[in-house]
Amino acid sequence: MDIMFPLNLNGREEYTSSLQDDEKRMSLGEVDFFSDKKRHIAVVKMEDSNGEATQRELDLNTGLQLVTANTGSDQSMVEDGISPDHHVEDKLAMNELAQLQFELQRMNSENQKIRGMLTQVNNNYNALQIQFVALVQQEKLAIAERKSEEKKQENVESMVPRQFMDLGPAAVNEMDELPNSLSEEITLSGSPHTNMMELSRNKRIGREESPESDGLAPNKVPKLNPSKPLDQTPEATMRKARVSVRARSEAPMISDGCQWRKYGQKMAKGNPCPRAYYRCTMAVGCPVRKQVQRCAEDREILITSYEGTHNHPLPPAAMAMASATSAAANTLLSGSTTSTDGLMNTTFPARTILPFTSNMATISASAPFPTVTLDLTQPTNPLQFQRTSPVQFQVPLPVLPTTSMPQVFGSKFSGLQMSQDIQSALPSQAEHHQSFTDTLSAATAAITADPNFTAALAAAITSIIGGSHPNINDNTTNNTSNVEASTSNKTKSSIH
DNA sequence: CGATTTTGACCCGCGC
DNA sequence: GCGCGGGTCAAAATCG
Repeated sequence: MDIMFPLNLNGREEYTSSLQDDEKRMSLGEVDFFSDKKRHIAVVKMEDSNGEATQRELDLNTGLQLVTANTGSDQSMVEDGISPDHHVEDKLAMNELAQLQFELQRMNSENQKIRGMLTQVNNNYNALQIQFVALVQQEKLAIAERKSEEKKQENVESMVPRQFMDLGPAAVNEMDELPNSLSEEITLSGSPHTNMMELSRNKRIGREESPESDGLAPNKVPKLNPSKPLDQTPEATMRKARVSVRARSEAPMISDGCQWRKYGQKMAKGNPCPRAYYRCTMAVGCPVRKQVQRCAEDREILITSYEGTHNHPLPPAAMAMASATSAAANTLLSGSTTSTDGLMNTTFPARTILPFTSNMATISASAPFPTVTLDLTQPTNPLQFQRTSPVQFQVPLPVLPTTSMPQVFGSKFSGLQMSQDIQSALPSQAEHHQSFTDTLSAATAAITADPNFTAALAAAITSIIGGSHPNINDNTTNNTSNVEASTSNKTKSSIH
């Protein structure tokens, strides 16, 4: 499956082609504000409407032109009939005025068009950021895993027996989130430990799909459906993992290309900002949900948590985010089936930095779901923009298919955070004005500066760079409800 | 008028 | 058993 990267790098090309169109329209007296060269052409041709190559220097000061035209018009009123030459001048002035008004309208519409393009580029930029972080994170974890494997082989006798004997409560919780294959084994083996969240979901799903089930006895016992058909779907599996994206954004919601409908809002404990609940509305029955909440410590940081997998084709603009989050969730879930659970030392405190990953990953056993956190909030380190090679990155990037993402997590992580060097390579959303090529260059700089990055990542990046063109033609609307604004006045906390 | 948001109620798991 | 907190529902309100 080839998923093309939705990044609208050809936005520049689209614009170029539109410039070519504009050039054709220039003969009609149109103005292009965005190219000095063309602008000059526009100036000349704009004055050419009467077939006279007068070439007066207007310098595109629209306001000035309007004043000039109006002045001429006023003069004509005062000096009406004085000279036939004045009539000609008046006509010229009126003509000019009409032209300029038309110009103004055209420029307005063009402004809107460009604004739309800018938004699109922003969206794609965000999506690529996330995609890149996910990819880099996985690669770094692969390295960490390899290192730990080596260490494990050194201490294999002492490590292995501890892995499953020291399972504390946190680890037991982690076991709850085992993927189907493993949790099924547990169920079949008669373990009394049941996944309560799963039961809850089953009940909810049952209620959604068969309303008559509401009529069950009040003390209905959650049935342990042995077949668990719903939970065996990938969607059910994916819903156990969360991908959380931290981004600095003034906007109420980061743009991910999907359509969302808000279905709830609650005050969460320990955070004055409300948490909003959204579900994907791009297809009926899509299980994907997301939560949006501002960070309590820094209100500029928007935390978006995704849960589930889309059951419908995604527009290109949504593909990057979806595949990135899906890959991260996949990585998270599939990791537990690998043989590297030894990484999950059960004596982890609530938030421990893995020794082998330095500041790359943290583990939070307190999270109810295994959660991958992609942190895009760190400010850009300007030193990492020293080397720029924009041409290298002006080719579009293909989306790596989810299945091609390396499944390298060694254990179930709750709360991964990116290493500082990666974070610093990724500009915050507040820096959207930064050119996309600079961003990629910075990311490349970070890669080259980090000795831990392997040839695998380099190959991945290379393959990305060498991808084919995406076809951006979608303009999916994004939910723009303002969590903060809508709640600051109206929301009554549901907290009892 | 359909889609979306708001918001109080409800359900459920969990801890005490 | 009770209360708390997270998550969801669904009727009413609002929006485009």
